Amino acid sequence: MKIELKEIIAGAILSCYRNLIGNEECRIPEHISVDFDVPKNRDHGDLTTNFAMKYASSAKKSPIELSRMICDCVASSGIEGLKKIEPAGPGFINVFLEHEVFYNVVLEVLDKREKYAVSDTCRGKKVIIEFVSANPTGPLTVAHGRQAAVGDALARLLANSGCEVFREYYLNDRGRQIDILGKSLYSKYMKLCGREYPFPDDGYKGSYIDDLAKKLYSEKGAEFSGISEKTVEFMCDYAKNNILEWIKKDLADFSVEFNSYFSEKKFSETGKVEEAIKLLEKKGLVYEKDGAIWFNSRKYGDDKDRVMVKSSGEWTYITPDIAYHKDKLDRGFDLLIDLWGPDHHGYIPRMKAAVQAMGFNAGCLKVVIIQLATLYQGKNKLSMSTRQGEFISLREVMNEVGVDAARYFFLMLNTDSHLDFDLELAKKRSAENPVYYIQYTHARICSMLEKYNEKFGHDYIPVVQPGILEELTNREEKDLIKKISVFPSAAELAASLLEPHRIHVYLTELASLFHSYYHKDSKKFRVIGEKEDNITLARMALVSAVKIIIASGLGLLGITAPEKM
RNA sequence: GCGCCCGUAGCUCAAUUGGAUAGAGUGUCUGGCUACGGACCAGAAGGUUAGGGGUUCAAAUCCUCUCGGGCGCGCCA
Repeated sequence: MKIELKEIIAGAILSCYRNLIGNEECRIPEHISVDFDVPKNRDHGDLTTNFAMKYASSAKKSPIELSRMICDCVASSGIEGLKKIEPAGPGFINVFLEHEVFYNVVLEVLDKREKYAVSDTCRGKKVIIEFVSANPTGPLTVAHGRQAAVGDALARLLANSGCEVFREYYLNDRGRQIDILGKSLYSKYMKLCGREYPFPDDGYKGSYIDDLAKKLYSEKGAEFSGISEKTVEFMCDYAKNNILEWIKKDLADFSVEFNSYFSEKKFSETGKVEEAIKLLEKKGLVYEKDGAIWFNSRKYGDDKDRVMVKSSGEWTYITPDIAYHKDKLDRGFDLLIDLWGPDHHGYIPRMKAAVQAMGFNAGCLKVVIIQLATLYQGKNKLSMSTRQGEFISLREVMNEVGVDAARYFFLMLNTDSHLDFDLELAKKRSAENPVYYIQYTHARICSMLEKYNEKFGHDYIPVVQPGILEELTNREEKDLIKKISVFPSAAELAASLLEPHRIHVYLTELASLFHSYYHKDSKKFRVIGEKEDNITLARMALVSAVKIIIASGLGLLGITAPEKM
């Protein structure tokens, strides 16, 4: 839809409204706006607004009366491209547009191609999105896979809206879990050397620890079979470095690239964590109690205060993380987006409190909770525990169902819905995964382009002479164009709500309209005609536009648009 | 006990953030290419949107209570 026209009509409605009630002693609400929807029912026009119902009371008129008056007024102002504007139902204002308005959509798509939906609503805003951030204590699981897919898609969507986007992985590479990891490896390794080292009570039991031990032994023999603090440190480094390499490889193969891996260990050595504590101290937001240092997070809405420094002198988990968030803001990012698992949702108020306490707006931090992907094998729920070594790795899922299908599966659902991922089903019926429905559309259109070449001896060139598109007179064609025209706002909405699944919903609708059009009565609707006439050229322009939108939409999700399948 | 999320067709999920007749896929049933890709299409059946109450022109959506499910509530990470 030509945005300009939409705004012109909205402007006309507003000025009519003002004129109508201006003379009377009515209160015009401070913020009034005209919001258009695209109605589901085509009898309700091309655009519709609830404006009259929303502001009827302030105009002291009935919604029906107001809608009628506004329609009369706007109709008389002679807007080019506006065919009809009429009141309907309880007070809707329905807008019908001239056909040429729709043809222009096709021209615009063919002209801008994959940039059709690019907007600048977010121009100049620096956004950092932190996601996956799995501890380097084991391979990535399916839960991480969902986060990786969602985070990457969000980054793409925000970039499409004009934001400057930075992807970061917060690497929890120090602390207790790493220590346990190192000792787990140490124990397994010592066994290979024919010696003993106690396996930690809550050690990591996955077979990958055995693999690492074997690898170490084959590389270094019994070189580290002594028992010392230094050796423990070596084991920690060896294990986490190797595991991090696996993680990076998995992510790369999953088409997820990070701008940086932010090492908590290195960060903790910069003194910035102490600085953050001092900053809060200076503001009088920390206090000492029972030998520990507490953050007065209740002041900013948390339900209890939090310990930052234990009586042992160690930091708690949140302390470096608070400093890390300050660091992100200090690096000049306007918006911090964190993707967390549901087990961390209780953590939101304290981090928001910390952001505010350090002098930033709470709105700077947006936390998206990604509900778990629960794995099923048939009807059996698989318990997932990295430490117990019971998990299905992202790698396995990728290998079984393919990257595109796996990513799409993760992105189809609203992130705050649980995802039931039945492995058997996903493996066995991968060809029925909805992603193929979308990709098939693209492949089919590519095939039509090939057919065109075969028939007329040259490629279809999407340069459209004025007037040719007037051949697109069928209702089905208009519906397709209308759907194409809302792609930019669908992308916009998905970005602003941080909900990539909306792209899936949109693409499914578009693909469905296309397939339906394709299968219509073949004499009337055949795209490639006998001759290279205007109808053929017009329809080729239309399906080319569909192809571009499908590829762009899949691109926003980080999924390929194959030419053949 | 308190907090957050969820509850929509047999199953898995949507629903343009409060809009007009709640939609797809899957499963079941019936049809459709000598033509541009049948990984597709057309049609049927399937609903008291967990339940009660409230707010208004309008509620799956907002408020409230009840029931049911998930997850949190540490000087763990």
